[in-house]
Amino acid sequence: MANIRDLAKMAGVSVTTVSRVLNHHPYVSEEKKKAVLEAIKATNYHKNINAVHLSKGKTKLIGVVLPFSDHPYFALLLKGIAKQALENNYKLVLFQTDYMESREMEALQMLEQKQIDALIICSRSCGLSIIKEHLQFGPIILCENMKGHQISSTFVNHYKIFFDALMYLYQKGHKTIGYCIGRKSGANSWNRDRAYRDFLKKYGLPYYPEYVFDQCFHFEDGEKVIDQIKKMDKPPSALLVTSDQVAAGIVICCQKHQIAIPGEIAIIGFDNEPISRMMNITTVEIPLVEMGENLFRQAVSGEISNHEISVKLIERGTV
Amino acid sequence: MANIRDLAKMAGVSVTTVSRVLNHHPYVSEEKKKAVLEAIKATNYHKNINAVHLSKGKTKLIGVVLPFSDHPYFALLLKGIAKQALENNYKLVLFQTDYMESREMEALQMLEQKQIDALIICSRSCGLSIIKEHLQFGPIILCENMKGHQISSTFVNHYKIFFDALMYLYQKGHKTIGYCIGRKSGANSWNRDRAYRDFLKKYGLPYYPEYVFDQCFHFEDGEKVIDQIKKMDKPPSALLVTSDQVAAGIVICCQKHQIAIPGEIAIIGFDNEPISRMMNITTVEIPLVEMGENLFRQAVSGEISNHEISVKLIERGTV
DNA sequence: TTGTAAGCGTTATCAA
DNA sequence: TTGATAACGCTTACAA
Repeated sequence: MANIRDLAKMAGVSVTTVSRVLNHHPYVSEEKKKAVLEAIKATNYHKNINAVHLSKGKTKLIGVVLPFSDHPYFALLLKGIAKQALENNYKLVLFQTDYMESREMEALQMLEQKQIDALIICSRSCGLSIIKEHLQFGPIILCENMKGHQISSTFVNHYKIFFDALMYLYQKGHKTIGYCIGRKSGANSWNRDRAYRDFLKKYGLPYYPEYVFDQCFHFEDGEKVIDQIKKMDKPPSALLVTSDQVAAGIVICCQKHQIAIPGEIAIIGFDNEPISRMMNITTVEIPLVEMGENLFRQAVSGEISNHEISVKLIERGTV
Repeated sequence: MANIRDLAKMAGVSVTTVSRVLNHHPYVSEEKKKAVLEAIKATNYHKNINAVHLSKGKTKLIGVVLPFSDHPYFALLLKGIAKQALENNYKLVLFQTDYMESREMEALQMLEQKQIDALIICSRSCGLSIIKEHLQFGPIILCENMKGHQISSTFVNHYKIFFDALMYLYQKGHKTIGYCIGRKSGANSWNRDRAYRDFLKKYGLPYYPEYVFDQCFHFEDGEKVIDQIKKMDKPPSALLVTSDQVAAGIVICCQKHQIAIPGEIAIIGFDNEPISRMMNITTVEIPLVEMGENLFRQAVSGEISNHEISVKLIERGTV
């Protein structure tokens, strides 16, 4: 396989000139340029990008950490990131963690080893101190409010969203409200639970642990939720569901079991995915693609910034 | 940032010895090893993996081309690939093409430039000749039958699956059968259409172009299908739907419009995703995760092989 | 406008 | 067991 030196020899020029042609630098005579181009054709030459990386100390590769890609929330975030990556001529390295810290560490390690220029962590499992230790190796962007931490982030105010949604339900007359969430730990989940408890406190309502359903990620998880609710003596009259997928699953399940929506139970989904429009589910719109695009921009900018994204309640038929 | 030479100096050994320690080679005295390890600690040393790549000519990176990651079919394929990648200490570089050939070319270019060791193409847009031209740069694995082409592949027999499913419907008394598909072009789509036409011919049934619904990718696309069917004078009595997502969307839509399933229209989905079990949809199970795992194995093996995966019809309530 | 030569940080070969 | 030293293939001062 030919390299830049072979080309130089063939074209009767120096390697520098070849490099200039390769990188579209000015100050190359048409004549020599032509000779180089011909040599490239003749040898079927292809740059060894690893040599470029080594020489430049950059890879044009951005790492993306997410628990799973087969969930619309993360898939849409990824879509936004990928869109910007394409426009800016970057490639993405994917780390599917299944929330395993060890896999997150692998991504951080790639940053250490300079295989990626920056790292976007869509959902964090490891401690903040570990993140901070790795900032010396390159930008790390998170999806939670990092103001005052010297870490970049794009985020929505989960506390406020949750609180507002609960208030909305309360105003509609709901006093026994539960919620469904993916994992219980994690910064965003913690904020939502805080909002939930503050809301209950504000109106002197009791906290029932069984009103909080975790491990709700996919459509089919809606089934578990309804199964549990059916067993309850005093089921909640409304549910905040942090994923439209799960909300849709719940709606389907309620149809199956003849549970009236919103009559017997009201539902608010999250994200405003197409499925929620189709099934007429009231939802909180989160512009995930836009968030993803912003995450990418922060990853390449190098400067630390914190960007809050605003959301919108979309009133449909399930409340 | 310290490099291997600095370590050598600090530890009072040669760079070779440092390299040996770094790579767990034998033939290093405990004493020197300790000295090197101490230098590593002291300097917070981290390997520059790009130098390794350049030196070795390999990156332990596998490229994965897919049209979109926010579709269960590809997400599950990706899951299988990612699983094996993790076990074998490879990382994945993702190429979301949206079926754009230009983006597929970028992936092939990365193979040329040695940034990835192999490429898995889950759904191909470019011509076969382009693939063949790039085989010289590394293994390329496809998801369609490539027997006799000197290209590795893992695939299911879409022709047979389609034909068998049509036969099954026919035996249940259906004579006017349509089908829903993602894109009309593409090798697998072509095989399915061939099966469809052969089936019609076998029983002397007419081909109605309006019975073929394309651009059916997501849940919400089921709506379009039903909208069109409702307008038909002579709607099909059964539908083969190449994605459980779309099948589920169709089922939901039929409920909304009071269309009886399977009474007025029978449905067979594809993939056996959780949603199909939950909604009791008859479906063709395709072991996508297993397929993904096999794709990865072929990518790293270097040998050319063609692996057909078998499928199973799961009878539920929509036929 | 062109070229020389010094990096970039490893690994691999070979001799000691 | 150890160490010089030559790759690996490109970019980039610097000099001309």
